Amino acid sequence: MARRTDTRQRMLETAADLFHQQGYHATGLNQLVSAGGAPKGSLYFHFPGGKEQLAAEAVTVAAERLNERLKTLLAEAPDPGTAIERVVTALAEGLAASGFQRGCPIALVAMDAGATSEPIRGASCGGYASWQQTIAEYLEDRGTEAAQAEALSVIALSAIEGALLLARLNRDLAPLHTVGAHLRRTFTESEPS
Amino acid sequence: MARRTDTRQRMLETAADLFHQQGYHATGLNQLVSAGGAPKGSLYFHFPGGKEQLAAEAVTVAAERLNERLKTLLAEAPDPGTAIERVVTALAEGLAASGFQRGCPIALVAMDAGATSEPIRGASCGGYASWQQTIAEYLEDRGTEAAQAEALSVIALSAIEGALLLARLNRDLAPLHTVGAHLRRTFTESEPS
Amino acid sequence: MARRTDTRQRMLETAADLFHQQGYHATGLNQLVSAGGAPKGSLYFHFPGGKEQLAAEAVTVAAERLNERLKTLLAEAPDPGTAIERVVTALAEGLAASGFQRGCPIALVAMDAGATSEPIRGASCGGYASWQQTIAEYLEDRGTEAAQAEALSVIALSAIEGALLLARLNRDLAPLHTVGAHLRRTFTESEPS
Amino acid sequence: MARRTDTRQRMLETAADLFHQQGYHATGLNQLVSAGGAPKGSLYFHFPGGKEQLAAEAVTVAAERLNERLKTLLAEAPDPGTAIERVVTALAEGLAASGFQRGCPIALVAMDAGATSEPIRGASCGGYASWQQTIAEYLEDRGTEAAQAEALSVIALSAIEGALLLARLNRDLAPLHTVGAHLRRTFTESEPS
DNA sequence: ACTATCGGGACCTCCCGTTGTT
DNA sequence: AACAACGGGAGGTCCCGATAGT
Repeated sequence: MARRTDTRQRMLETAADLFHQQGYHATGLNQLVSAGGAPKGSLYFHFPGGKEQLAAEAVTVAAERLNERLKTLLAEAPDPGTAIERVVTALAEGLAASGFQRGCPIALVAMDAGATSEPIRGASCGGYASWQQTIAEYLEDRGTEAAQAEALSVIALSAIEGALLLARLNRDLAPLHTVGAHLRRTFTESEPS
Repeated sequence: MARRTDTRQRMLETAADLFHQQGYHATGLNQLVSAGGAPKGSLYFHFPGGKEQLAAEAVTVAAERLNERLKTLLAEAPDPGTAIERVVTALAEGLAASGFQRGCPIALVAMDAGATSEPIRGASCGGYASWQQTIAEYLEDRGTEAAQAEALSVIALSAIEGALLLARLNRDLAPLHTVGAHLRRTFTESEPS
Repeated sequence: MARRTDTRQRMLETAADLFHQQGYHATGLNQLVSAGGAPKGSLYFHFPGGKEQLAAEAVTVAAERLNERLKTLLAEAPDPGTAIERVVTALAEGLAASGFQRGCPIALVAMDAGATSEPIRGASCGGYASWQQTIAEYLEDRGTEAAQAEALSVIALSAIEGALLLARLNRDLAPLHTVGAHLRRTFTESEPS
Repeated sequence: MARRTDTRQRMLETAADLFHQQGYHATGLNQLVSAGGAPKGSLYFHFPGGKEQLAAEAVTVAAERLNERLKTLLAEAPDPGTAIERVVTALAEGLAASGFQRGCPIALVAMDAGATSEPIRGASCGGYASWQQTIAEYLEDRGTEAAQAEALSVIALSAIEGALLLARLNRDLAPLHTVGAHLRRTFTESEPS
């Protein structure tokens, strides 16, 4: 019975990776099953909802993983400005390391399937919300007022997502660096004295 | 034969609209020709490069259109802070008016085909670059230093793109408003005295 | 699951037959699946290489079948002259029986796809080589010197292929009869005493 | 009015060349018009019967050209054995010179369209008949009995066509050489004393 | 719990022929 | 005579989902 979890998990990993790079419609089921080494028939055993369910769960998994990393990164930083900049730097490194293939782990799927599929839209919204909340809670824990923390986290998330998009497309980290510096400044200035 | 321009143009319009909403891979050629009332056989006459060329040109067209709107919006505003906020507001209105279908006119295509197709990547990069330059030039004309103008335009573009993504996905304009207010503040503060 | 072999085999039979009559480019995949009552979706399961692979394998199958017939025909004949003439006669009968549709089972495919597709060229070359070798070995077994046997087999193969082409086109068996008589004489004369 | 003939002629040349190499179904109309530099619309002015008529006429043209060459080659040879071998050699040189692309100028079209299209079948039959008659008449002129001349010419034509097919496919002139030597012997032996 | 096979539809491409204009 | 533009259909490919058999 342990294998069930294994196969399912492996499929999810593969799916998360491929959707991350190619998006929903550009990723074929055959590619998913061949890349994952898993048999095709098994897919519909573990994911009766088919590709859609697989994508939704993959988004959730990917989002949770990044959320963990976010929490660690924030917790280890000496101050909010440094914290947010380190997050941006880490994402920039990941992007460059993948040859500018892997930007935001869920943005691609969210954009090209989120408008069509409710499960995927739900999972994507949930992912973004979790990241935003992580940042907001970090700021609140450091004394920032709730409304301010919420606004700042939305700004940070938006700017990072946009910069990731631009950097991936241009194959140039510059937008991330610019945005990273800006967010550091913004977070530092709004820190409670 | 004046019709050449007509048909080509009509196809481009339809393509720009559908790619805008659905992205590259989710949009079928059959949908394009039926939606546009265009002759299918002519598609490869006008666009020998097929779907790829059509998408690349549609991206260019859509980018130019938004660029014009951007210029007008900026020129008519009393100050940079108001200018950038009006841009965000206009985009928010467009998004809401389309039932949260139409976000950034090129982001979807850029994301799911930009990594695969060089022509599309080129067109998308060009589009983003033109918008950024429009904003940067606007700031420079108002006395902002070149380096600062460039940085601010990149920040604005990133934040807007990200907020558009989040707003479309969440079906909620809040991120755009938050980002709009933030950009107004940022642009106002960095204005030369 | 015994059906795998069945369906694959059935597809191959149908393909061999249609390619035999119409050649490669004139035979559509739709025709293949409808003529064979085969499931279209399965085609790319059994032949991932598509039409090209299907044609190459069909050529191999058809060549092997004729090779068996060749061997039988040769073995049952009293002398080489009679043997080769019986081969020609058998082919002539097959041609006439099909209403002058089915000439050489692989010539058509070999000619119109062999120059373009390596797999098909390979299969066709292999087929012809097997037939030639069958004749050469038959002659060697009857005491003909190796070099002579090789030359005679090439001559026979060439003349038969050419006569088949002419007979099919003219819808007249005369060329085959003329060539059959000629080959009988040639084979008889070169027999070792 | 002179241009009419020019354009028509040019189209025919191009068509003859492409059909020679690729056959009927593998040659597209677009390829024909682009290779010939002629406008597509004009094709249907000069050849109202479309691709079929074009192919039929191209076959006729190509057949006539080879027939002329055949006559010259035969006339210039000292004896029938040498004559027929020179024909084979000339064809072998042409095949090798084209990188094993161009075998018999009409065989490909004859095989893959001759069974379907009456005009093409007619033109092909006519071409083959003219070549055969040229050889037969040559032999008769040298004193060979009519029936014998006819048989020999059919044998020669068949063997050459078959050898051309094999040589083109194998990318090896050996079959042509073997057949050439055989035909020399056959023609020499049957010469009237 | 897993696999091989099926099934039909939609993908993008490009086909061949025709039309109306110059 | 030439030619741009049209038009619908079929080309081969591959998609996603389902099923029958372990």
